[in-house]
Amino acid sequence: MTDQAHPDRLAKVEALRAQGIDPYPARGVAATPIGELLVGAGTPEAPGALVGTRVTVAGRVQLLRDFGKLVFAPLQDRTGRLQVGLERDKLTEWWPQRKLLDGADLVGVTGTLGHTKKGEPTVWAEVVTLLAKAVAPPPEKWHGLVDKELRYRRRYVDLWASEGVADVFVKRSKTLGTIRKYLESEGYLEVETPTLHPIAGGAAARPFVTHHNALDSDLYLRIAPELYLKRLVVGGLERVFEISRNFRNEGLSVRHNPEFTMLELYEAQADYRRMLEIAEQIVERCALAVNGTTKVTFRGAEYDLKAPFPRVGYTDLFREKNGFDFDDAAKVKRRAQELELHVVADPWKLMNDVFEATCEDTLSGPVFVVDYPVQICPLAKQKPGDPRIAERFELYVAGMELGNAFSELNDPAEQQRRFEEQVATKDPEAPGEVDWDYVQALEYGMPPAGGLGIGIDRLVMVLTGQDSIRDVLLFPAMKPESRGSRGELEKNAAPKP
RNA sequence: GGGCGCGUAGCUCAGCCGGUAGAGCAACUGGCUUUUAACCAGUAGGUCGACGGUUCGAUCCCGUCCGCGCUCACCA
Repeated sequence: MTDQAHPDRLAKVEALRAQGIDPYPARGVAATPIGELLVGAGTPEAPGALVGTRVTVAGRVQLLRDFGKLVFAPLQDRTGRLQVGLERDKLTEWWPQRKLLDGADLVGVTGTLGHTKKGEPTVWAEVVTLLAKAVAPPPEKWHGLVDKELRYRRRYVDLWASEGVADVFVKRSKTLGTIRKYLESEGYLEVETPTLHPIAGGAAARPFVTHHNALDSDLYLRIAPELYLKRLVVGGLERVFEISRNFRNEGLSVRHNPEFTMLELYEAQADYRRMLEIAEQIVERCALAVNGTTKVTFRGAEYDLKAPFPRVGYTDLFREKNGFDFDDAAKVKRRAQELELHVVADPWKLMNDVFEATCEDTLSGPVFVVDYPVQICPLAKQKPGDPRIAERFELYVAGMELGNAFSELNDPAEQQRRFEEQVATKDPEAPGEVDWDYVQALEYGMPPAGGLGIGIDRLVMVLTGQDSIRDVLLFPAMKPESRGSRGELEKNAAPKP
């Protein structure tokens, strides 16, 4: 046991066993969800259909309000909270066990649904079944878990002890469901591609490295599913999407977690103009599904996610904010020095750094930044009539990048050339070698296609008004607990006295 | 990685100028059949994140380390 197990509660486990009661029975009870019981209870003035009937409720004991011969105990399940009334006179057989019941225990209660004198819906208990004894005490009943470290480390407590936490994850699930439903209605196929990649491609990021023993080869956890999904477009699947966990071995912040969820989709015969429409549809539909409105409040500001979103040209915005054109390398360098940016060797990366420093914060959004310099888009197709520009856009809300899309490059020779350029930079964020298999896939012919990626965690942040990505991840990345740290798990290896 | 801040009872938090610690909730004992954070009386619970230093004496001052938060950097 850990040091969370409380001696009083452990003693109660023994007392229950001594009475022949299993504190951890093998079977649960068939219970009606509390949400349905609350509807069925109605109010004292307008009683619902279930009032006076025998019902079973199962949940976690939130509180015990003990009046001696009467105990009120609100139970909570995934659908809500409903109190049970435990009366000595109706529970003569069970009553001696009353002192063995604690807050946070899981119980099933069968009884008659009704109301108290004050009008509170209540199940008046006839049978009480302990479903699982909590030997670790619950957090303080009014504040819940406040300490962020404890909240993230013990999400299994945070979810039921802190107000509104579970709701964020219900909304996250609705977001994913809405996306799946919409894309399926558009004829998309949901697919699963490898997580272990021999080459870390499809994005620029430092990868996690692992090793496969039987194949004796190093593998990378995927930084993006992009190149596999486009292979499927070559394979004729034409409209595919994947909701993919990606891994990037980089810093943590309120917008970054080393593993994060990305929606990527690819559509044959489409280009980035169609992707604009899909991105708008996804964001708007998810907002409506989750909140019933397109208006959201995020980081203290209001946003309306109603389609269509405005478009602004990357190069236009660059010129507006900096007073010169993006491809004037000398001025870019001077500007970077003015801004006290770290002046990197790659002039195009430097240009984009200047863009991010001067433009990104101004993109309150929702807004699409469209038409990027081709040099920072190694997988995107050039714009017809302007070879300096790639058909690419990014979607911004609150200065935060939510999505990224382009008309996919499908010329194998051009793709090979750009891969070789990337590899030559020796950048730790660039792939270490040319993905020849992907070049070969393009040699078989990929139809013109548009592709779109949307950061699901960030989308959920905006939809639920959470400032930090950690609050939309059930188990955000944390350092493992270790000796001397505060949340130490003291393993009780020695036999008990 | 840098800066700032935090770590005290199971939880939420006090603790002044250095003199080995308090409250509320939870727990335990007793009372109470209508509460909504029930109430009343009593009891128990602490290596003050870890290790070192200064000091007659350290929760408090100093150093190192661990963990967390915010922030900057990094992050197509």
